[in-house]
Amino acid sequence: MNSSRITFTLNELVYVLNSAADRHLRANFDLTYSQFLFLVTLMSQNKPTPSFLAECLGVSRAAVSQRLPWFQDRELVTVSRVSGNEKNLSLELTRKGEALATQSADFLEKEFRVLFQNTDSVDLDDLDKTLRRVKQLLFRNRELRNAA
Amino acid sequence: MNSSRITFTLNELVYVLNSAADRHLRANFDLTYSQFLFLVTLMSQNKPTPSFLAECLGVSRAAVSQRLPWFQDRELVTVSRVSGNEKNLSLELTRKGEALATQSADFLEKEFRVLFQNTDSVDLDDLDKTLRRVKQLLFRNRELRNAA
DNA sequence: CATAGTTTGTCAAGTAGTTAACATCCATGA
DNA sequence: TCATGGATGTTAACTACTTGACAAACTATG
Repeated sequence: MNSSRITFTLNELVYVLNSAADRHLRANFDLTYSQFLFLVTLMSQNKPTPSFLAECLGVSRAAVSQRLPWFQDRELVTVSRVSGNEKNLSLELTRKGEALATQSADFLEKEFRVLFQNTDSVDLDDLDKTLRRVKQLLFRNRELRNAA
Repeated sequence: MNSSRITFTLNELVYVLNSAADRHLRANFDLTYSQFLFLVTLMSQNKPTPSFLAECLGVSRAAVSQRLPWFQDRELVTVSRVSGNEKNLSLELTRKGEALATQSADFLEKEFRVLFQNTDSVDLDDLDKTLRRVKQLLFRNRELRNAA
């Protein structure tokens, strides 16, 4: 078969899903999808440095540095120095930020459950497993390991 | 299961694949992945208007309009008016543009075949079919139909 | 201890997209 | 026929990223 066809299919599917997530988040939480990812990723870590968060998000340190003021202005994230360490910053969700991250994640989860409820003919657990398998297999490849 | 997990898996897989494609294209053809998509999409249509090409690429008309000079400067694409139609422009690959699109697509196809050659334990045809099925099913949903 | 190297965070400049506004061209129907 | 409405292509201003350069702060080694 045409082996690049599957990459197009994947891209299309991801586009549809991310667009849906973005619309839900904008409509209900005044949040873009990428702002949502920022908050959720930050929540999943324990007071990360900007540098580490950048790595988790797959963007540059500069990108995180530039976006921080937006979250600080809205009192969603606090930036602090750890005493005895003049070099690294420490990022943390505020109570408000944590509430927003949790609520929006729960909401999205519920929406996707509805979205997927009619896909009876497809075993989604199975599909997830297969996709992870493919990712793992591709990852064995030295070229790809360097990318991520 | 956590139904949003699959969306993360999909995003990660797409990121890995697109990064690999981008690196191959830059290294071998001085082309970014999105420039490649521009050329390949243009090639797959018969002298489309910028507006139609934008729709195919899933970007705005403004984006296509802004990028056209880059391709014209490199003599990869010609922009012309159809006589008797003062409104629409007509886009076409030059001979050089067509050669580049064809060669880079063939190259990428070959590389992905190598990449996928060790995924014996996964039936990629089957996976592609399943992904298309999921996309179809989600598409039934009125909300998503409006997005794409 | 000094110093050479590494990591971090930020800034500046560049790229690729967006939306909104606009002029222009074409089609359509009163 | 002509006025109006819709689609097209361009521009301007904005957003979110990139890379490269940099200073400051740590780390490790002679």
